[in-house]
Amino acid sequence: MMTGFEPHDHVGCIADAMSAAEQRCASRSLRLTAVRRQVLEILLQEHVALGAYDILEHLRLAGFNSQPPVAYRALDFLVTNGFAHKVERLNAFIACSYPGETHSPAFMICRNCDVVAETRSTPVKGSLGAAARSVGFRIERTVVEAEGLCPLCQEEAI
Amino acid sequence: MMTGFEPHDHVGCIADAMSAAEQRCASRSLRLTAVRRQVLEILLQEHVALGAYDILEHLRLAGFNSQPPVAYRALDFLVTNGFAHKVERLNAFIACSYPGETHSPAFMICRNCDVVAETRSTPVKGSLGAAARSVGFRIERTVVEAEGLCPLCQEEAI
DNA sequence: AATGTTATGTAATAATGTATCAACAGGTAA
DNA sequence: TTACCTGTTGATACATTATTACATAACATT
Repeated sequence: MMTGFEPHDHVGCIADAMSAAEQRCASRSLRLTAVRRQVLEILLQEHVALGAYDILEHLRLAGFNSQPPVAYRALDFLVTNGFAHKVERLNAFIACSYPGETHSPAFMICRNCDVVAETRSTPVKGSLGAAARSVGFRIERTVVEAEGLCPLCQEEAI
Repeated sequence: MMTGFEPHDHVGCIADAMSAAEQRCASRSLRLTAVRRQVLEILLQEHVALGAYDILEHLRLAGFNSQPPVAYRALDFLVTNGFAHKVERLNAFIACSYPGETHSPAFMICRNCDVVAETRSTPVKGSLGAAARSVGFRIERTVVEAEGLCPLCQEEAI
């Protein structure tokens, strides 16, 4: 199991993330309900980008007999409150690797094995930000995603 | 009618783009068939991001009785050969504003009026490129999209 | 308890995207 | 010319992703 392209202590990472989420919800009086908690756990468990219907399957395995809107609403809650992101390129969702820190996420997506690694980006500082300023566009949110080959798949490709 | 957020000579811009496309296809022995030409014209005409099914409607108005795969194939051809881009955030397509110049496109998307402006970006030079190098990820393609308010919609919002 | 607000359950359907295969047109080589 | 190869199109069906609509339930405040 990996975060990004590096192995790590996954069980601990889930536990940490869940308790951090609980605290953050408590302090902001957000309701981390059963479905939302379960979806976040699923995302943390899998640690890859999951489609809404993947989530639904996992929810059913966990005893929830849920229809599509349930997954989309839970995902919307998690995304809105910074616990997860949507990877637009994949129409899929992934747990945030930097929860609690306000940031513009950027993703590296391996086209071969579908692993997704998150990093923080500063798109407003670069050429995009300059272009936006020059035409008077006010940036509210950015999607930055790189598609390519992860280190492991580069080796295989040789 | 606008390119990006600026008004311009639209009829001339379409004519130029079409003849440029014809030349480019000829010189690379790509076949700019009837459907492909029509789709490119539609994208240039509208000059906003169009979904595949919007394209299909336009195709039908133009006398093509086309099914979804026709639109997707034509769009795929145009994207692959640099005549159009996919805007991932919108699951939609737009004519390229810099055809002929190899580039990483970036888009500014107004969340109010849906206008899309293209600019060139250099994502590999910024924080994303640095992150990729540090973990050994090989970037092949980037998606850079900013969502926000265009100049006109900012005024309206006052 | 009454009320307003937020969250969930459920069915149906819309919107987006693919797989498959037969038919056809254009080149190319025997 | 004929035969063949390749790429493109036409058409049907299907798969995936996302939303609408409406009813119900849970929670918070008074």
